[in-house]
Amino acid sequence: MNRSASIKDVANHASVAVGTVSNVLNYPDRVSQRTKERVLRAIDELGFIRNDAARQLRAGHSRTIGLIVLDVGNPFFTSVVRAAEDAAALQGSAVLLGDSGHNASRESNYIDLFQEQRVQGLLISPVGDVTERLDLLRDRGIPTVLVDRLADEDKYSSVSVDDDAGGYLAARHLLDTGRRRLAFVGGPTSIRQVADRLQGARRAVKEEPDATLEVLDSEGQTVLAGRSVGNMLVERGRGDLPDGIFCANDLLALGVMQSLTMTHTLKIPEDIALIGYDDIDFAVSAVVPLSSIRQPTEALGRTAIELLAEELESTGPRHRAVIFTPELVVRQSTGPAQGTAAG
Amino acid sequence: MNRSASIKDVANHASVAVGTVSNVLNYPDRVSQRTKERVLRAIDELGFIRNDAARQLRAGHSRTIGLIVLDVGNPFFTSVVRAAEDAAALQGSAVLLGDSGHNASRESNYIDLFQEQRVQGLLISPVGDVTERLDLLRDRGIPTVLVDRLADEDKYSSVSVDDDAGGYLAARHLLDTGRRRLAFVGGPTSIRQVADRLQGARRAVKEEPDATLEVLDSEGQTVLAGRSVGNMLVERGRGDLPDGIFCANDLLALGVMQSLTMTHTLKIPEDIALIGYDDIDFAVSAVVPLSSIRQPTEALGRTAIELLAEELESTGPRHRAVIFTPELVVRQSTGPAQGTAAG
DNA sequence: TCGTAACAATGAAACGATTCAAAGATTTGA
DNA sequence: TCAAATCTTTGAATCGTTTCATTGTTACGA
Repeated sequence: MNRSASIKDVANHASVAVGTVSNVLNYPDRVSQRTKERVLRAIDELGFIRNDAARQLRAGHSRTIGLIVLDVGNPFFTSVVRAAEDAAALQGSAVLLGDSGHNASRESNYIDLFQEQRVQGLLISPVGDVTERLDLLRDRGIPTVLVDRLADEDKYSSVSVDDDAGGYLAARHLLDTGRRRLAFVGGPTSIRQVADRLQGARRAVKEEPDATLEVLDSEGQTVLAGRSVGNMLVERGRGDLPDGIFCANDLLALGVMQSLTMTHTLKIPEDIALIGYDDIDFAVSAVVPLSSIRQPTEALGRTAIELLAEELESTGPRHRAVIFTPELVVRQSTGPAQGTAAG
Repeated sequence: MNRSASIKDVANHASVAVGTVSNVLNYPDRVSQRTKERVLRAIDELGFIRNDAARQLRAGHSRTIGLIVLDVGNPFFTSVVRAAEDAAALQGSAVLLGDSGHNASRESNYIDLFQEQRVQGLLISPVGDVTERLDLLRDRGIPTVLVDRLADEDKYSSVSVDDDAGGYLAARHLLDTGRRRLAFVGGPTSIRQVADRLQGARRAVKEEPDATLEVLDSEGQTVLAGRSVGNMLVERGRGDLPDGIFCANDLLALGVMQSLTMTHTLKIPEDIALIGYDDIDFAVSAVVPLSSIRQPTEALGRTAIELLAEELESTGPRHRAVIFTPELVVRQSTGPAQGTAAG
């Protein structure tokens, strides 16, 4: 049993024409019950497996969708991937996953690969500037949906999350629980996500006349960076401290939390409330469970597939940009304040 | 430019035969310099992209390798995937990644998909019992290499890590730094990894006549599970505590660390040393940087691809099981002890 | 100048599915 | 019972490559 059975073998074994076998596979309604059973039995007996290459060659397109993410290790993307796979499966497609690892050349290799494979379409959260390549793809009939990046609706469809709204949500929550002296901790504001979240926070703070927002720059977005910001705060002494801290992501927040709790004098949330962003797994299991902003990753993945399906149907020049609003997750780290005056 | 250019279009455009274009692509040495240039220019001008389906159909096999992991979100697998992709790229293949998410039916779907795609071979860290399917695959000429699972060399090739050795390494390190009252924290010992690590630790402890090993069962392998074991320890009171704790993974260790540090009386590593397993990113940035056992994930990924290549060449009935030894990573959490008597 | 070897280029056949016009079988209604 | 309508089945053509036997070209020594 060296080479696997072809549709022709099945046809012979069931004593029907190859076209009939194909019909059983693709248009079962066109085939009589009796014949169908014979063919199915033959398929089973020979262990026939459809050769996707041949099908694709004839049909002109595949049943697979390419998905290129920045980092599969990032829970955000992992979750998007899961949702996309499930949504694709529902419509009978499979997802080919590529991990660019923030590396433009890996990204480019995947685009090549997917193009050779003639995927139905491409979902991508781009690293480099790939707009030219994506334009070429579209001309060749391979539509693209940008993921986690807002795109001009004249050019592409996209799904993204409103970071400004997320920032607003976080700051508003701190304000609503009575905090007035807020601080924002975030990496270089050249990162769009960071800038947007800060902007949203500013918007919220402006709504309360007696509230202030201090911006603490961090070196990167890691636990260590958070810890050094935290240490800096601790050294300031009690009088000069914020009573609510919003970190641009959960790693930073966990770092800040480590510094503050190690003092054994400052208490979270009584003295300082703390909220992060992303709602990573570790947020729940922090020493003080961390409040956070959760991004609707499942919706992102599902919607990306839906937009791609739309692109495949209508070939209009107009596309859709779907923007999701993130969600507040309240945990212990932003519990009620101790003695601060409420607004 | 609706349908993309075929090799025939290229041949016309360059005024050569289709076979020549194919040779330029696959056997450049067989073609004269002049012709090659003409063809390459034509390819460029038409934006020709090889149709992989057609190539595959004719060649009988693809240039892709299927890789199914238990959980792409797990840093262990992420790293294995990276290494496998890089190794595959070196030999001109691409990796199609599937994430089973510990779900047997997803796993099965991926096997179907990869089989329809006629992948060259399959790397898999299996969820369910897939041996029958894998046997079928092999009969059809698709070899399999098991990843992170030891397999009978008469049946499959495999790459795995010696968990017993890892357990030994961790316990030996605690002993070498002067600890004698050891504890092992680990989930249900029905999980092979947990059992093996415990076994290795036992081996090390037997080497020191005055050393003891206590086994503390945890409910699962999470931070929370670790914390509840830690709390239990804290309640015991100082006299009755171990002086070195080995956790079956880093999450557990981080949980234990949280409990111990929250007491503000027990100090790590002076009172109790703590070592985990896996060396996840968070290990470095824990309050007390966590010592751990690092698995050679890059080697796993690379070797899996190499074994697959071997399988593709020789069709002998014998396979290879490569077992790697993990590596000790020493950080602050197992620094020198305070007053415990050394052996 | 010729014969031969080495090298280049050719183009038809094949891979395994889908498609579709045409042929064959069956049902329906009168 | 027959013609028309409907339902099944057939099998050749097709997709875009690779393969390989064949033909064409060039270089070289005798």
